[in-house]
Parts: sequence; structure tokens; C-alpha cells
Amino acid sequence: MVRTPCCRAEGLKKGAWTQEEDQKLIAYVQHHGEGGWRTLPDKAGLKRCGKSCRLRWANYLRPDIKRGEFSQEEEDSIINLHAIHGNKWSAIARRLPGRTDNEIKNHWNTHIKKRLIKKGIDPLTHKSLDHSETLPDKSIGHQEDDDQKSNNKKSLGPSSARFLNRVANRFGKRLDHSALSDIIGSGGPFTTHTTPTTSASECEKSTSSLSTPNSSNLHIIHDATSLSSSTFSNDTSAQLVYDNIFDDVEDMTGFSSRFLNDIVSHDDEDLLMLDESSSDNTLFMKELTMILKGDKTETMSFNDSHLAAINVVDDYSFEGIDNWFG
DNA sequence: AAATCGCCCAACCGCAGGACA
DNA sequence: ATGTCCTGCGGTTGGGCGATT
Repeated sequence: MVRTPCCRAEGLKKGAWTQEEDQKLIAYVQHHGEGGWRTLPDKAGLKRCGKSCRLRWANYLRPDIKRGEFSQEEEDSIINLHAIHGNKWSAIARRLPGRTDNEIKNHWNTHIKKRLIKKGIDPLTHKSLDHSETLPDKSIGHQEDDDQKSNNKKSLGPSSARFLNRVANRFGKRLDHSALSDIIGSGGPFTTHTTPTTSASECEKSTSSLSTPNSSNLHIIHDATSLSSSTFSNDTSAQLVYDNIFDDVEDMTGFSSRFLNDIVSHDDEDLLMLDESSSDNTLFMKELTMILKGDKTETMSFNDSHLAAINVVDDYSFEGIDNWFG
């Protein structure tokens, strides 16, 4: 396999870094900050290409890097996150403080992958390698076969349920869980089934904009990580539901459709742009709360009660929000 | 002791996409 | 609208090193 060098310039060093080079790089970054990698080597007196410097810093020299063995907890997280994100190592790394994407990728390829295969689990699909059954492994994530997908959709019922799930996920990331439960009461979708899965990744960026409905009863949570551990269930079977939900946008109508499309189709943006200071936000949340508390609910079980109740609301129940929205 | 094998992981590569002129 | 620069990402490589023969 022939490769062209990443850096065209002659005389640039490649391969392992020396201590001296490390020191130069550290000193430069500490003084000037990260960035400007292209010009950094010259300024720092390094005979390396900028890319190499960036990699060295990001994967090895950064002060916040946690070195050493991966804990069991970290490995579990990696498996779960891989089930959600696939080989999106940077996305996984963002959720494992102190670990780099490269480190996680290496650890996956050299340890976890093999271990999963040994256990008879396909590391790609997180399913049993013999295809006879889906393992009850907690790392099972978004990749399912079509049959199961269609079954899930079937049992899910009206599109509004999907919509509500998404709303629950979306808002659940921003709102204090217990506060919301107080409003909605037990059994509401916020109480048991919001998960740090797909929606968590969607929300990770969205939390930064803090376009949060305003209410004295609703507390904004800024830290998505804490939400992952405390606010949301670890029941990954729920992830399956949500991922199915997220796949299905076509049959949405009216408000839910617009709402969903906004949320679903733009992972990188927070399009639920409600002005934090606006009283409309409170109105919106009241509407939403009323719907979530609505009489027209039914309990839905999923896959032998992997899931507890999810409130399902018929589409016409969205009329209020629909009108409000638009 | 020397040769070979296999694993690990730091580093490299090409590519995609955003920012900017 | 286009081209260039720059950064970040995921896939891959290859050197180091311990284990085995």
C-alpha cells in the first residue's frame, strides 16, 4: 500500500516523539494555547507537521488525559456507547472524561472487540453471533434487525407515542427530573424511560444553547453528563425503543411532525429555540404537561416489559400544542 | 541465546467538512 | 459560487516488546 506523505515539506520528522520534542510542544501550547497547528511547528521549533503535533498533544500530552488501565465501568460505558454511536470514537470519547478517541479505539480493537467475540457477541451489531437471539447484554443498542424493528414499531402504537418519547427525551435532558415528575406525576414518560442514548447525543450539543422552557418548577440542567447517570434509566432496552422512535418520522403530522423534524433532522443544532425569558415557554410547558397527564393514555409494554409505562396520546391531543405552535 | 510470533498502541494517512477570503 | 486553508475524524500501519519455540 503506497501512501503519500501527509506533509509535503521535506525534512519533517516522523515516528516516535522524543522527550525534547514533547517539552517543546508542551511549552508552546501552555504559552500560546491550542490551535494554529499548521504554523505551530515552526514557531515551536519542531521539525514535525502540524497534524502530528496536534495528534501528539491531543492523544498524549494533554494534561487532562487519564492514563492507565480502563476500569470495568469505563469498559461498560464504551460498550454501551459503541452500541449507540458505532465507531464514532470521538463521540464516545466525549463521554469518557480523560480518555481520547484514539485510546478508546485501540482499546476497543485490541480488548473489548475480542472479548465480545469470545462471548459470542458480534461487536458490530452487539447481537449474538449465532443470530438465534438477541443477547440480554446491556450493551445492546440501536442496531437491530429489520424484523425486530418492525415489531417494535408495531407495538409502539400511534406516532404520538413516538413523539412523546422524543419530547420526553428532549425535555428530560434539560429539566430537573424530579421537578418534572412532581408536575406530571408518576407513570409519566419522564419518570422511567428517558435514556442517555441517541437523544443524549442529540442533546449534548443542544444543552449549550439553553433554549429551555421557563418555569419556576423546572430547573435547567446544564450538565448532560450528570443527566446521563442520574436522570435517565440505564435500561438499554429502552434505547431500542427510542432509536426506533427516532427512525420514524414519516407519519408525523401537524405540530408533532414539525417539532420532530426539527429535533430529529438537525443533530447538530438546537432548533427548539424557545426564548428562555419568554412566558411562552411556560405556556408551552403547561400545554405539554397537560398532554402528558392526559386521560387518553395507555400503558405500553415493550419486549416483555423491558419498558414500563409509556404514555401514549392520540394525535388529536396535540391540537393544543399544535395551535400554540403555529 | 536466537529467531519467530503475536499483541499493543502511538502515530500516520486520507478524507470530509467548516471557516474564510 | 468557488477555492484554499485548517481541523477533526476514523481507519490503518508499523515499531516495540513480551511470550513462545
